[in-house]
Amino acid sequence: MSTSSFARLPGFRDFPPEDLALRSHIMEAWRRVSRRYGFLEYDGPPLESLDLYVEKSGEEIVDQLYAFTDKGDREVTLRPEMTPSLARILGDRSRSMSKPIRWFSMPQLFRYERQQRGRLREHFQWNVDLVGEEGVAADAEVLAVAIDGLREFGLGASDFRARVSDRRVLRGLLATLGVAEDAQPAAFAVIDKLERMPRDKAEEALATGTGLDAAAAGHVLETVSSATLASLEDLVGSSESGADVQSLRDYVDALGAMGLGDFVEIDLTIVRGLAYYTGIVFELFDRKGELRAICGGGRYDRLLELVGGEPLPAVGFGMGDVVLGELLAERKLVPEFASTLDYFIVTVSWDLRSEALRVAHALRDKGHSVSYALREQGVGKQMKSASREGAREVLIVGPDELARGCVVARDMEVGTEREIELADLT
RNA sequence: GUGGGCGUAGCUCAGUUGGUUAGAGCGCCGGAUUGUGGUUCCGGAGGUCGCCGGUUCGAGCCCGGUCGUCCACCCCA
Repeated sequence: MSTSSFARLPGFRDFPPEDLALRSHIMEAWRRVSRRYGFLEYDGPPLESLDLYVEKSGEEIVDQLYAFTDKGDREVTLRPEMTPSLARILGDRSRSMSKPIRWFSMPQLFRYERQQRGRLREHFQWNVDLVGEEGVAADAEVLAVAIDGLREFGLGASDFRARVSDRRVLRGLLATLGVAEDAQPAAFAVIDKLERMPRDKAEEALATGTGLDAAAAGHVLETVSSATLASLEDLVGSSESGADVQSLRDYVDALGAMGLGDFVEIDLTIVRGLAYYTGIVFELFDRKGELRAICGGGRYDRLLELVGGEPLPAVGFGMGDVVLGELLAERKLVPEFASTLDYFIVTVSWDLRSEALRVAHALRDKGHSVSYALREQGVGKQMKSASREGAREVLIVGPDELARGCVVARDMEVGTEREIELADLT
């Protein structure tokens, strides 16, 4: 409820300190993990030319752009995703950079759509991209970053899992099962919805979309949804998709070698909406399946070229702060918010204020956090403020101690007091 | 964009079949306490009951619209 006529726009968030604390907690963890893997941070403008997304991102995104015409008659949009900006930025400079390029960013992204749980009009998204390496070692490296990004918060294999697919393998499998080339987009659409649709409805949709009979459609769905590395090797291992299955095997093995095997599952029903993915794709989900995807990514070997840059293979992912925040809250992994202060200076009488200010500023110069009352107040009231502001220690400046060149230092947690020489503080 | 639930203090909520001046807890401010916080006690501020209109002698309560929020669909950054 908002009685103010200056209410927040729907789908946008304010970040008072207690909420900003969670956002910072998340972003600091992301940054630590990125750096642990040798990634460098970059950013771009929040407002981009509309052209950057049309035809490159897929219709779903373009339909929901936060777009408008600016005062210079330019068609612009708040950025809905970071990857096209990354492609443009690299387009200008990748030729002179050594490969592979390891870059990450934490942009605020925008989409114009009705808000719901885990889905606002704005969010912060951790983007990690590895550009210039086409082998699956790069894919494995990127998924490892995503997994470690969640492990950094204390989440484990019982909390989330990575579901991994490969569009080339899926295409090969569908071809083997008799789905015609031109019917594959329809088949992808049905497979994407498999989880949210009763099996008989899906069969029907697949049959009408591909021209297969009901039995064949049922067989396709069963084979796709139960696919494992072993079953894929049996079915398409000797076809032209055999190399792709072998890559997928190498990918899973690499993650296993890193000790992350428990997090990874082959699941060909993961399709992902974005049009530019070309190979292995993955999504991270909470194990209970209560929340939306926490993270999604994959390989996009064509995009840089499409945006007019050097043709470079690339793989990356995006992880949003909203769903992650919900998962952390549910697992009680959100650190409690508390303001803290090294010192609070209490003055027994207002005429000692200059001395208090001198002490306070000397401590601040040394890098300590210090606060004090800004107007004349009784000692009891000042103590109350000190407590509320989270002071670890209160320094009491009083005439008796001052005469001896001392102040009283009270430990606010334990309640013990001792005298400190003024000379030791300043 | 479609359909549905819910909007009472900063927060969580109560509010009788429609009836006088709308309440509680927590939080906030002040006091008990002019050299000592957390506990306790006392007091205070804070509401056009989301907004607009309708029905009625009378609306927080009923009706319509609208905005916000949540859920489902759509779809997923």
